[in-house]
Amino acid sequence: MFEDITVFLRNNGFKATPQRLAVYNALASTNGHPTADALFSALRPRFPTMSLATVYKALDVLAELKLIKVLNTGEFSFRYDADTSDHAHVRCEKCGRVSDVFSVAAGNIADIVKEAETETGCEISGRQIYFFGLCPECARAARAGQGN
Amino acid sequence: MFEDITVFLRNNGFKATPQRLAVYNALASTNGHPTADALFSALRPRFPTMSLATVYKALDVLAELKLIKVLNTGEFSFRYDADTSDHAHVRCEKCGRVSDVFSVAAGNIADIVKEAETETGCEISGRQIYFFGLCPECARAARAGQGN
DNA sequence: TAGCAACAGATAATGACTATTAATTAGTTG
DNA sequence: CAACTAATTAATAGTCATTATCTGTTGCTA
Repeated sequence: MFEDITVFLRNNGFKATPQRLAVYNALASTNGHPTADALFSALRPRFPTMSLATVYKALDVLAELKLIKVLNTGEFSFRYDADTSDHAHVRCEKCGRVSDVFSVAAGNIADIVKEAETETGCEISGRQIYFFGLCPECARAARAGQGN
Repeated sequence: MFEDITVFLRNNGFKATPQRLAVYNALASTNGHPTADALFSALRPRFPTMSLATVYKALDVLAELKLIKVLNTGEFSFRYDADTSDHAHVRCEKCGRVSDVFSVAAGNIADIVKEAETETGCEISGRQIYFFGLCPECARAARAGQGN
């Protein structure tokens, strides 16, 4: 987590604009995994003049500097995550919520990656691991609904 | 692999149209992982009247019947795979090729899934595992180009 | 084989994202 | 701290993948 994104942006040749800081802060202050449009909607009250294109461009810059991560959980749109630590994600197929899975990280999948490299001959440098299912709430609701 | 998709479609209340069979056969006879548009282009010579929308609709039906799998490798478009066996994928970040990784399947990731369920409280029913890197050819080219 | 629901084909629409352009502004310099 | 300049914003039009609509056609059941 970078305390001073302002300095970090400048050191990398980018201007520290209020819009970029706002996008980063909005993303960093949620434990959800919003889409660009969700961020845009969330920021609109405080930044009524901001354009959706600006949100996309800010996210591009932040992703390029590896301040955020881009998620592609199989929906039509991308999601973003300000937590760049090594972790996986679960998406609830009922309510659509995306949660973090910190127990799945480099440590316990190193041998799997190694096997994949051996099999394919590829040089693997990245990975994305997504799980799908029901979040605790939706799972409970499903059980109750089924009359169990 | 189903020998007779025709019967399978009918048994599930779908009509076995030439277009659907053509889409399935085109997908089953390639070891690549084409997009809808790539399939459309491949089919066009033999089915000049077929529409892109038909390809999408055929893929929808096939996916619903679990005759094919939908891949989302982080590109803007989806890819499709007629091999519904349990496996992962690698995408080469240079040439874009998507290859199978059969060594990563249910067997050797069961404990990881279990950990994820314990941590999140979710009921996990599916997963998608993608690797990114360089395929053997592009890796070799990269090494050569670097003057190594 | 008649008949109808399902389907294909054509095309318009949608939604996520990107390019363009003119006006604005961040951040350096005097 | 005012002026300058290149980067950035806002607005908008455009692109691309995918989906909806609508009409004529066809698979397949009775």
